[in-house]
Amino acid sequence: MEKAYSPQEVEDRLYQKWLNDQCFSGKVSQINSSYSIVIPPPNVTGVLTMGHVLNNTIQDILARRARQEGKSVLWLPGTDHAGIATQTKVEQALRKEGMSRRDLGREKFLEHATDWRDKHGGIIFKQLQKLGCSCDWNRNVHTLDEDYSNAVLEAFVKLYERGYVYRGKRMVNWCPVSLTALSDEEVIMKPQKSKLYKIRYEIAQSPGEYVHISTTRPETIMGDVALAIHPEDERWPGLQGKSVRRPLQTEEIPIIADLAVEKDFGTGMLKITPAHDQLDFEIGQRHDLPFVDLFNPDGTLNELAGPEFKDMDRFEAREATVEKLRQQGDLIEEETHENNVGFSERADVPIEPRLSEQWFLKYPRVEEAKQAVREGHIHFFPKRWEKTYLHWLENIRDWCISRQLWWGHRIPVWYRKGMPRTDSNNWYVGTNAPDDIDNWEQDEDVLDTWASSWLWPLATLGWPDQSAMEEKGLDYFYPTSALVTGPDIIFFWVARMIMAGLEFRAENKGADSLLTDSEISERIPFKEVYFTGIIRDAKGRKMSKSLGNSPDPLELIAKYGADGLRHGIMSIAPKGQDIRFSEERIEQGRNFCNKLWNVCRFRQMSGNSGDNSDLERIIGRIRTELLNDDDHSILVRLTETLNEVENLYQEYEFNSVLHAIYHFFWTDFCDWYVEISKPRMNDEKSKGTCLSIQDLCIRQILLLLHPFTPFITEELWSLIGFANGKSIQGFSPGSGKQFLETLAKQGISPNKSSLEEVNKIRELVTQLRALKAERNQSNNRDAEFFFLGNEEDIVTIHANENSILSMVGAVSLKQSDEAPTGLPASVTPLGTFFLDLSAGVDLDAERQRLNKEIESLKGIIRGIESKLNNKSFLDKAPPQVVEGARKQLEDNHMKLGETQDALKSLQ
RNA sequence: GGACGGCUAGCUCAGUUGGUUAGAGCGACUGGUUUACACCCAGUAGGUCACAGGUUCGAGUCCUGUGCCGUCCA
Repeated sequence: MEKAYSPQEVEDRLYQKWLNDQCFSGKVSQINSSYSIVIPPPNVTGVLTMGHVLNNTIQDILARRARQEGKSVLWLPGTDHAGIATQTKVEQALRKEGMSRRDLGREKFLEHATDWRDKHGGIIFKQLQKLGCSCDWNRNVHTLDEDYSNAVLEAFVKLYERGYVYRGKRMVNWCPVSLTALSDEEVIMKPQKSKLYKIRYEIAQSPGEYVHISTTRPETIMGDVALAIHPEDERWPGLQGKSVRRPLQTEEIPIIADLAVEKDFGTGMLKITPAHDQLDFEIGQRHDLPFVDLFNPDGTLNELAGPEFKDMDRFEAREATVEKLRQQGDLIEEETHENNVGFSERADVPIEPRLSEQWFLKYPRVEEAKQAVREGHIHFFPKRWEKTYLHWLENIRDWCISRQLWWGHRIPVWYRKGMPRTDSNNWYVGTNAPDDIDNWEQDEDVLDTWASSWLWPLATLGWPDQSAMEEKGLDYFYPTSALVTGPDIIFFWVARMIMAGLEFRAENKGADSLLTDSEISERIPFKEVYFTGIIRDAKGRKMSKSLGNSPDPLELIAKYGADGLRHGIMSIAPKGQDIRFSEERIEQGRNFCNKLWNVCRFRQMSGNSGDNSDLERIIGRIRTELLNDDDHSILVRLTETLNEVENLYQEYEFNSVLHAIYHFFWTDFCDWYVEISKPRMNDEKSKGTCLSIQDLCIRQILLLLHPFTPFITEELWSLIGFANGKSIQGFSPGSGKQFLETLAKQGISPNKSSLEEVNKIRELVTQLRALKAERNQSNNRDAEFFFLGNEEDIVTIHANENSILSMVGAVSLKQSDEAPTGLPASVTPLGTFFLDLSAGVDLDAERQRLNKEIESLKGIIRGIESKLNNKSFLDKAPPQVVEGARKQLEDNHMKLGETQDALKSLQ
């Protein structure tokens, strides 16, 4: 074995081997239970981000752990077509060549887009493979695949037939850059520093008299069709029924009263522009007002705005209208004003409320979706996201699912040519075009990308095609076991997938009847949802392309290995908290791998000690009668670790899992057991048993680590001879209970009291090392110690003398009947130890050190005493706590006495 | 405005149902080629647990309020 682990060669070779051996193929099994995960589909043309690294490492850990447990595992990969994002990129590329999609026409454009996707797509799969992800790549799905597309259209048609889908002219969120409607979820509210303008309108009936309104959008004045006040506002008696002159595009418009007007906002008088504001739209409908739409789709003003403003951009027009009003003397006041403005998530420009014909979905199975989570059919980790989820469902609004794009699933609706589209008698809704296609024209729009990906767990498993479902094992793998995703798409995706599953998984039950508990539990798309944190940079900022603060995962893999990256990222990912990334952690991950490599290398150098091909055989090599306290205690710690890991997985506490393994591996095994083994290697009698225990520990450590660091563990698995030709993936570390049972069969029962003994010795060793180090003796391996101890201590010390000497770096521990004078001392759990110094001792420094220790002990004792002198404590605290305090007092008194004695020996 | 999360060592975070003297890793400092590993080993220092009240024999932990940071919703 090489002196340092180099991951590059190992990782690529092993991944190829796993692929060749079809280790990741998800097969339906008659014997084993299933474990399934569907990947949250990344954008087909996307590249791997740190978020993906975290998210997919977690999924891989779950998949690999389940495989180890003997489950038949399917991790199903795929991508979505990312309608707006992809189309935008393709259009940008076209623009560089001086073309637009309109020039090309729909068909040619889609050819371009498809080419572009095929050319730039799929990079992310290669990257996931670099990371070690154990997806079943033969099952790769893309949302625009033919089968998947059929599922999307089928779902639309079914929802239409069931009365959930409707078409209507509504206020929608319009993105003037992407030129499409958006759903509410794609609008991000941002606080903006804008201005509130106070503007005067002349009362038509009494020229020279004015009313004042407040607005943030003076550029829409030309679309005003009324002014409104609150009906109970007493500031303007007699104003209702009168009218005012609009100061731009002058026209007389009425003053109306409506309850929706906020009395306290601005002047309490509102201008009503029904075509450009949701609230105004509603007021307009109530009062039967006309709609004056001033804007072109791209946010420029049209001829209705008048020749002065026509063709201006909306923000330009804001300046221009304000200037004009100022000149006319109609601008009374402007003040800065903070308000929330909706921005288009993709294009990052303010959205425009706009009246347009769109397709909407009234969500199905909302009640059951709440119930599924509230009643525990689906568990969220961390649980607190349930509240967010439920709150959204409580306030759910219909979903605008049509997009004015070409890249996506074209809405499967045809309109009779030449007939009004508003009349549903002229519609044809079906997955296939009508037979007399010449008489029809298809809806130009496509569906929201999320309206395809909400079917992900179903459609990737063949739904709705019966034979595909059988072939892909939908009955076996659905509901999937876990979903791993970010809380930012809890509404976009998680909630909608749940509703889609409830609606489509089985026979239609009809909108009027609720699903039963058992129907809910068989229809839900997943049983557990793990929400990851968001990866931030060291300064706590979200990682983004524009900030350039996101490292390239592939570079990190090249530098530290995939295992190093995985280990690093998992060690800093507490459950559901945001994660501050720092490259140092990845470096630690690499260091961990190197440590693992080297302990195995050292094991190899110690020589072969027998058959490692399975756990029973390794245990069989142990000579029970030769086991000492160190052997027992490492077995106890291994058992504890196996149990801890088992429990922590249940709670998705990945970084605690890793920490438990880390601690066992590094602190208990490497720093103690392996070190203590070194002197034992010289004793031929105990050598074999000691190496067997090492093999046993290394084997279990590799198995425990395998889900986190799959490559190096696989490599070492075969190098140390555990493999016998088989991959590590098929073996489980087992629970602590199972481990104890296996040991018991060979007559071994790890003794817990050994752990206590060994802990005392470890404490002793630490103190003796410190005693040396503080006197610059740490390099001296000939140190000699004297000690005072009780009989029990003496027995323990003698039994472990070789280990202690070796670990401390000393040649002798001499029992003494009285304290030697003038030597630095330390009070340990096994008596008072004195370092024999031939050179002079700095007595003052030693006295100071011991006095400090004495003061500290006295403080502790005072604390315990005051507790024990407190009658309420004795009366009310549980007996074992009182007893514990007494024991502490006794121990500390003893230690104080010994320390005082040590001090005396320095006088 | 509402909801949720965070505030513990210089940094990043643990801290289970309240119960010794609040832990780990990294960093800092000191020393180190001893039978693997300097991507390592040994040791040392470092904390008013954001703040203020309260409950309790006992509070980092429970309750109330305040502040700051962050996220989501309106």
